[in-house]
Amino acid sequence: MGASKSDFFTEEQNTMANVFKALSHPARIAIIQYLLKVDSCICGDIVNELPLAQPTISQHLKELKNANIIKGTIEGTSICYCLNPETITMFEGYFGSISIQLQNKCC
Amino acid sequence: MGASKSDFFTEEQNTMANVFKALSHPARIAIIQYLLKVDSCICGDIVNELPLAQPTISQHLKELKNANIIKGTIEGTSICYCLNPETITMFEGYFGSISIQLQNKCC
DNA sequence: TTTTTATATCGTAATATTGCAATATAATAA
DNA sequence: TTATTATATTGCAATATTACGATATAAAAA
Repeated sequence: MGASKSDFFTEEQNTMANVFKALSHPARIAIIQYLLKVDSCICGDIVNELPLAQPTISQHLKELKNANIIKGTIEGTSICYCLNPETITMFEGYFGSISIQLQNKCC
Repeated sequence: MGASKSDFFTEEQNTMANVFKALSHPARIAIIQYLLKVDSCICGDIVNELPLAQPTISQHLKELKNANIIKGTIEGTSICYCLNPETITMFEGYFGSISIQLQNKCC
């Protein structure tokens, strides 16, 4: 067989796995870094910045958007993509909670 | 073509992508939850807890270990796996830093 | 309307991941 | 030594991801 048995896991487990999957590619990490670096954030800029073709970057942006990691608003001919602070806060909470739980453990 | 053009990205971008990849499967999220829930943390227990065969869980544990998300120490016949607090702290720092940088941005 | 500009979608080849049966390894028990 | 127990590795089929050329869409400019 192959591929993930998502049905056997909780919705929360699948959701978290999917959000992390959106972060599991260097191009998407690079996109996030670029969005942090610049103020205006347009897809075309990213095409010039990264060693990938336009359709590939469009696809990566779509995955980040589906995972709610970035938001895109149409600005005339182009689209302004930027990071979604809510999702970043969610990540902080996720690891913060694990950190607290770890304080009472063996390791 | 296909697969990731890792060579064109920085080492840090590839490293972060790889660590997130280790978290990008519901079984591995479930393993982390289970390690938080129990005090003793043995692979055999996880086999009984999750709907996956022993070799599959062993493989998932290996990926979490390679990504430094868990540590395993041999205890007699079994192995005691537990979360690596250093990596959890690293994640907190990663998202904390993004959060701070986002405060000065448009979104 | 036609052209230009910016981004998205389709189709598909290359590659990676997932899951498990079979088997291997390695420590302890009998 | 021969089980037994716990975990790891191998090999492979099923499925998913990645990358991009070709093409589509959609808004603004000419």
